[in-house]
Amino acid sequence: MAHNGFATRTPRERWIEEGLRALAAGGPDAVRVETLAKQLGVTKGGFYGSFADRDALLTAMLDTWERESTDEVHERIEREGGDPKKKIERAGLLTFSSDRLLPIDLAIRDWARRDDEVAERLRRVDNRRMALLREMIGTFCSDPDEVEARSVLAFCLLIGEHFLAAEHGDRTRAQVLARAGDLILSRTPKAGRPGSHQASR
Amino acid sequence: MAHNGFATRTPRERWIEEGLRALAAGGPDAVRVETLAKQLGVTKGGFYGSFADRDALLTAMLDTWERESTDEVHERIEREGGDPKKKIERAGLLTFSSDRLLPIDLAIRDWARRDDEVAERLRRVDNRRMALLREMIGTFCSDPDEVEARSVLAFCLLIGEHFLAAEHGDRTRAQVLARAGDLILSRTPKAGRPGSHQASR
DNA sequence: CACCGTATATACGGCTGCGTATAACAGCTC
DNA sequence: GAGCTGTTATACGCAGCCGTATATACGGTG
Repeated sequence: MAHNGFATRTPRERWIEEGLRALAAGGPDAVRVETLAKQLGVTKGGFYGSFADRDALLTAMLDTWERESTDEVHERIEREGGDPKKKIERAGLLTFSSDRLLPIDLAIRDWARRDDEVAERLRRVDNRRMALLREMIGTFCSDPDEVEARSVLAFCLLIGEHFLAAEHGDRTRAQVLARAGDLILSRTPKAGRPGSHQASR
Repeated sequence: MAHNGFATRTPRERWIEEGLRALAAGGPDAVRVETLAKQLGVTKGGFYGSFADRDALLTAMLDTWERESTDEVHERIEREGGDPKKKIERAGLLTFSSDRLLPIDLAIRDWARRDDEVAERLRRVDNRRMALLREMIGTFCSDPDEVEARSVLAFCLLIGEHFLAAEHGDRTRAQVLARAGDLILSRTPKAGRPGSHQASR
């Protein structure tokens, strides 16, 4: 169909990339077509050749993020082996310590609280991550309820840490996190004693 | 002093209240003078009688939030007694389950990642909350490092839960949270076995 | 009820941002 | 290098929002 020897000067991916950068730095409201154009050293002229409108860019950004956050990370985790604890740490490192993906992830989490479509995407991504955590933790913990609880604790620690402003006196944040990780990811002699966790009904 | 028998039709507090509502619903970018005016059924005319500019409103909003989030909650916690675990639960309920304060808190946490002044305020609030957690957890756990770790875990659980979109199969989120709370807030037979938590130095 | 002072409505200028229309431009083909 | 084709620059209209200036409505007071 029609020989085409053209190269878009600023292809779709560039806009998406710059859009994600803006999202990470300032949230969805900071993703402005004209601002991105300025960042890229062009005008918005070509933008509407690649995208119907601003909303189409946001959707494409989410597509890119969703793909990168699931398949790629999963693939790398499985490719390189290691014991369960190492795998969890690596999964955490890949998604939650990546200078690139982490701030995007955090921005999307806040965004998801206000946008159902974003929430739906985050749900898919988080479910895959939770599955990974359950699998890992299941290797040293047999009670499924406790596996779930520990998985949520681990996940919340990885996420919540970045929304936590508190200080820790002499200790560094990293030290406290390491200790907290030990508490969650180590087999305890006996499971936490039965408490009020059995919500009635 | 001039005799003054006037009542501002839309006093400062109304703007702040409506501003906090907008912040909770759409983040700082959603706090627009003209939008708030429309919500209040007035025009922005009177706004600049109470505030120098939009930024002054944002500052006043943060002042209100900071006061409500610390003193008032603290006061209520101490007034009504209870055992440590109950106190923690009550603290969590007051700040993290309040339909009013919770969404504001979450919005401010995201905001703090991009604004140093906001981060500074959040740091003050979080430090007070952490002090509360340490105190409570210290009543049943003697190792200070572990107290810190458990406190951070509890805090991250309370916060991170709201940024987590994952599902839990048959279980409800509340059930999983209850179990996770038990793990953190129950004395374990032996402390988590020594792991790699002793970051050097 | 006229008068005063204040709070608010209204009108304005300036800026930013979206989306469209049109014109200039670059690469490829012949 | 003329012609084609798709990309980008430029210019435009429109809307939202900030902050200011001016006019109006309103509650007390004498």
